[in-house]
Amino acid sequence: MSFDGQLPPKMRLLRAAAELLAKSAGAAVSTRQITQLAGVTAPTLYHHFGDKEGLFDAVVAAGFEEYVAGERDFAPSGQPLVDIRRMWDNHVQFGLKQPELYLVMFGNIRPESRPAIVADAEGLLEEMLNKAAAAGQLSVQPREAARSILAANVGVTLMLIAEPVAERNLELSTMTRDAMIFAVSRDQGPDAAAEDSGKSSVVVAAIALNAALQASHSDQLTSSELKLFLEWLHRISTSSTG
Amino acid sequence: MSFDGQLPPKMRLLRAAAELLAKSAGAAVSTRQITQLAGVTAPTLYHHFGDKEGLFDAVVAAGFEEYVAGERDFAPSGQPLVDIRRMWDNHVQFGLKQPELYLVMFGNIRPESRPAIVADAEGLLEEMLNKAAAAGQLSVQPREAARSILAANVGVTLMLIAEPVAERNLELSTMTRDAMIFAVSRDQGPDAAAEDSGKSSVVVAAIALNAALQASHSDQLTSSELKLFLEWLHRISTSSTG
DNA sequence: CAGTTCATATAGCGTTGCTATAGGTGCTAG
DNA sequence: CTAGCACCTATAGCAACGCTATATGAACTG
Repeated sequence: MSFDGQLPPKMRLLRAAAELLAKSAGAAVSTRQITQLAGVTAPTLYHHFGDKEGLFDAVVAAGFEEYVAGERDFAPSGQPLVDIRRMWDNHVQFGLKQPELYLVMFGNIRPESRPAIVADAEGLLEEMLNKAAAAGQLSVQPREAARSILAANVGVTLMLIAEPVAERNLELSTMTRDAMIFAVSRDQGPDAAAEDSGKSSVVVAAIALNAALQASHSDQLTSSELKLFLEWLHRISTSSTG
Repeated sequence: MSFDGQLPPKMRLLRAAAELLAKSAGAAVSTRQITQLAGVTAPTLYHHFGDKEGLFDAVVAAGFEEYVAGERDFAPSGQPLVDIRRMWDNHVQFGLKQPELYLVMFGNIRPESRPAIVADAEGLLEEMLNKAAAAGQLSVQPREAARSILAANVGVTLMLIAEPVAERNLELSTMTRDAMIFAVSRDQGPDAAAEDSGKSSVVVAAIALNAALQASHSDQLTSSELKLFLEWLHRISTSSTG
């Protein structure tokens, strides 16, 4: 049960911290617990890791390796947006599988100082979104898309972790995921045959707005503004996407 | 600077805790700091609030009153989806205005035990979404929609809080917001829009068009034209006057 | 005026993260 | 073989933490 054996103290500390972190149901993990399980004393911990946060960062780094490995294993499908979907699901699964570790990684929010791990995860997403953009499948900047998707992804995962296991409904994840990917993509989402509806959604919405505006005159725009607005609306409505 | 004067100790403790919480830049706030600022000793705190978390819960309850007040002030526009938009924006603004309090309210995630405040906020959203559903504007269950929107809303707010103030870009919020609202709302063709009141159809169609434009890049307008177009679209979408 | 209840203070417990200091270990140099 | 050195670990303890057993004062009640 303990790591007293063959490994060097640094490794023992890492494993003890990881184990205690994984088994503590949200409760705080003390340095004394860690050092006792590792079979070392306090100064050893501070010699190798500086402070408690340093040790946790090291644990997180190891956890992040696993996270990244999971993200990259799914990568080469050739369809970036499909890969984004898988990265989202892998993110959620990672969080539900190791909630304590996930909370240390993504839940440790403080004002004006975001965990470096967030930037890394954002980079992974952006990397994949760059491929989507190169394939002409993106309607917004890859960086903005990555930030938006990651924010929603973290929010959903945190919400799922906070719920009792019995009540966890992954539909929350799939629904939010598809909404975000759809919002970011030029095409109509994960399924094929999207060119047609992707175009028509804009056109239909523009036509609808045009009709609605004429049915009830809005006082939010001046008459000159409205004239130009309707002209643009018409231009959009009669566009043929190419 | 301190609350030594006329107020009863319970109030002094609440205000001291709120003040320290607001001014501590992410650092932990100790009971000794609070009791010293309030001009009382430790047992007084525990007599009135049980423990530290109890005191913080009381502070949060007061903060939640403010939050709810902000949410409800925007309520009676008559257009549920517009109200949802405003609830989202109010949520983000609340988080950015009082990040420490927000983190105590929404950032204190633990596995299998979510803050009661989340359920309350979810209830507020669901209440409004029920009206949207009654008006035939929803394509998913109000409860699922509320969960999904709130998860994304919290995720975005946490992400914005974690960023340096100078780098905070609210477009992350508006983009994610519109994506989520569009995802839960029913397709707004001319028929569905025409059945509603005139103002409603304008707003709904504008929201749909806005989301559709985000999702499907249109090259019919120049970037400067598009910028102004979206600005007007936004103005129409957020109109509340009847 | 005695009894009860509520509210606050004195003093201190056990635990926390962390460290000043010292001792042990394995290496290379002479 | 030993002297010196760098690395690693242990002993012991500090200041701060959340919290509480106990006691004292104040205010109301009979």
